Amino acid sequence: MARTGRPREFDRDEALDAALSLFWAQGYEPTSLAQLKACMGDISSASFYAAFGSKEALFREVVGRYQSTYGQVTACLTDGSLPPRQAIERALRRSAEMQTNQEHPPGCLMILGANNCAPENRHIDGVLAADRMKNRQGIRDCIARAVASGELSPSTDADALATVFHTFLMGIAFEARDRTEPAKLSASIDSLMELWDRHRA
Amino acid sequence: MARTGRPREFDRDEALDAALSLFWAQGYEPTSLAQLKACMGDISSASFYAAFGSKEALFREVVGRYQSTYGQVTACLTDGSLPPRQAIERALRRSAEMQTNQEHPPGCLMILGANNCAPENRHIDGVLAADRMKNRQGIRDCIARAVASGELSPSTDADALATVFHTFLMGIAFEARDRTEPAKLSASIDSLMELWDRHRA
DNA sequence: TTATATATGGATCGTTCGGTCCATATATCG
DNA sequence: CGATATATGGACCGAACGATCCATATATAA
Repeated sequence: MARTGRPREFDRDEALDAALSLFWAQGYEPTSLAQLKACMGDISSASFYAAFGSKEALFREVVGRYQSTYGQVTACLTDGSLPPRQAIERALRRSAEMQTNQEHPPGCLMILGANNCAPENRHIDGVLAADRMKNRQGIRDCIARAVASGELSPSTDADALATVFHTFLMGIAFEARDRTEPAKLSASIDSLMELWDRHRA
Repeated sequence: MARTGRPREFDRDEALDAALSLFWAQGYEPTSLAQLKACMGDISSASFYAAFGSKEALFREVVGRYQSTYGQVTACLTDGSLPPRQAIERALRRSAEMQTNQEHPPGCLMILGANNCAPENRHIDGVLAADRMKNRQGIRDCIARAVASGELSPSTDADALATVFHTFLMGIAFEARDRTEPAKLSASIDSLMELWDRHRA
């Protein structure tokens, strides 16, 4: 049984993707309803609110979409079947490649999306922060696994090493936005991964 | 010969510092004139514009003040009299300490200050980006010096290593904002600096 | 004292902000 | 055919935005 009522005249998914790009490029707060409605196919206020509820609700939906697509570049961190070193290296490489891909805005929505916020919008960063903490924990778990398995020396400061990788991962977002070439980032990941090898048992 | 006219009733320097804190905490765009005037001592619009010209002019002045104070933590990168390794380590340590200091907002104004911007304010990030590039170049020069002096192996990929340190330096800003403990950052710097030693000749 | 220069409080400007409302259009269901 | 449900264009809302203006206050200079 099909849905009753007048059908929507725009593609909701396409509109969501357009909003994703705009939020990605500008962040939450500076992105205005007028810009959103324009890039979503010149839809009216009524259509916008009927379909998405509010700017904040749209952003949350955008974040969910980002996480289930672009954000998957770090999913390897929680894939226990992957060797820990490979999981971390892959997360770094895929993040760098994804964030410098010219087909979408540079950088990472989870890191840059709600960075500058007035007090009343501070909570918007909450869902993004949760995502960042998941990555941090994923890196930590990888290192803990490697120490437990004997791959890394028992004297390894797992927390410190995890912070190195995670801080670097966050830095990638800004490098990407500052248009650092992908090749440079890739070479720097080569270099950083030597740190892992230095801690081998 | 003293200045003519009615004297200003607030301290311009104190007001500038207050504005610095607010911009640092919230970034350029989400910080409103109303907030600024309030934190600068409940000054009026007339007083604000007479003293500072515009929101953008104030921000530029704030950036200059930041650079000549807090921003000096990376000045060691361009101090040729410092051993290169020490210059980089010091820049990282001082940045981490400064950015996690509880006496002012967390993170780095140069990195986070104009991160989310609508198209018409995109240029605001220009002066900040120039500062970031100076740091990047400073790190590069340190490494080039170390290779030239024979401290680091001639086979060192200076560009890659410089990108590692710079990306990590940028990441510190996010870590600080996400309230990563200073001790963790410090330990991670210990760890990262081992990468330098690995490249010794 | 008078002229000049600057600062102040406070009203006000036009614009944009996120969001609501309503009459109308267009679909399905009975 | 209604009856019902949803979408649309577009007017409109109050609030906040950055910025300007003006009459008045208060300093120095002549």
